[in-house]
Amino acid sequence: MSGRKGLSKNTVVDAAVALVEAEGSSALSLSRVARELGVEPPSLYNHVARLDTLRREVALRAFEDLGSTLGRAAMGRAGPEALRAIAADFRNYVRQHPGLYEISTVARPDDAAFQAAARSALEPVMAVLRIYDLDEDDAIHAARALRSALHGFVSLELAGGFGFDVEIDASFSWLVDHLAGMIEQPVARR
Amino acid sequence: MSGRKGLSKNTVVDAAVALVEAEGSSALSLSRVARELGVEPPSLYNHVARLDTLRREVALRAFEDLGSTLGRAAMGRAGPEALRAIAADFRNYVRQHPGLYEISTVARPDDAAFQAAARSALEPVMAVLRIYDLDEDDAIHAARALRSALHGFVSLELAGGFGFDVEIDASFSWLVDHLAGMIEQPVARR
DNA sequence: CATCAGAACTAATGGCATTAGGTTAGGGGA
DNA sequence: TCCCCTAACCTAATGCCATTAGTTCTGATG
Repeated sequence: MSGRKGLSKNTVVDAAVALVEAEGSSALSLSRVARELGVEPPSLYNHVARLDTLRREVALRAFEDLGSTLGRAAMGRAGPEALRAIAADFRNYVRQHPGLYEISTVARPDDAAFQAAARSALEPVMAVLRIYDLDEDDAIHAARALRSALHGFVSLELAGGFGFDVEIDASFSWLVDHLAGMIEQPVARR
Repeated sequence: MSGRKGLSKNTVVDAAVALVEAEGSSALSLSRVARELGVEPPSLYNHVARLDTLRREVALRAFEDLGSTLGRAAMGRAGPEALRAIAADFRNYVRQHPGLYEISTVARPDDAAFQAAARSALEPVMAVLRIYDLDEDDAIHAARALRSALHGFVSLELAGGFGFDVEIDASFSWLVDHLAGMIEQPVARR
């Protein structure tokens, strides 16, 4: 009655990614993925350990995806121009893949590999900073500030936290321009 | 066999808040709250419409709580000093109530009352900005930038996104100081 | 004291994750 | 070519959860 379906970890993750893209991160369940693949839910355990590891796999895909997007944006640019290009592409990515971004932001405190993947997705952002020739501490602080501001902005936007005003594009430009200025300011006043 | 337990919407929300504080936002379930209150799960439907509305109530509590915390921090201060105090208390609040903060950040796109509550919690932050006497557009942009940076920072910190370095306090100070500088810079270079 | 709203109950449904254990297909070795 | 054994799939079962329907009983109100 069954017949091999030829699934693999990759096929399963593919289906999960597609589901998240189409219906958001909360739609991801083993039952749902199984249904999509024409298989009974327990069969998936041959390919993923449990639901949470599938979520993790999906998040890792998101990091890869985001990382290569940002890498492309950085190519051939430097300084504030590169920063603006990367920031814009980051925001666009999140708006085009809200489910993937959301699932990649769930807290995974002691998962070092996951953290590393997250960091590597943002490597292009960090690369831009290196050009500014900051001292080591400032570089770390600036990197965190940049990540914070960009992540915070897109998260709030995604959550509808800015209301439905039209000005949001302008606010983002303002933010990015001021971030660029901020980085060049080695010492804060006071 | 039963006896009135004298529950009310408030008691239920109280129990939910306590649960979230103790075990995080993912521990919140009607079953769990019912158990805590010595009641069967369906009884809760006399006081809350469904699980999601309970989550919403808990989030609203978090906003009130955060708002009054920030209000206290702002009292008697102005300018960069007020900003630093508010930012510090904001971060402390989130670190002391991670579950509450987390549950208050789930997206509720078309819930206007919820958005309003969120905004009003951040009213003290906005008040600080008014002192800087920015023109209207700049004020909006600066407010959003401030919210983004602070929210982004604490979210990433909560998610373990900064690794376990000790430097995080310094990074936060750096961020806040530079934000203060950024606000005073009415026009971005370039 | 009688009534009635509503607070709590039990019973039931259906979705979900997950485990245990059985069956069979199909690739690798003889 | 045939066999065999691994692993991919299955069914059955457990236990958690949210939610609805319908029932009971209590305590405040007249």
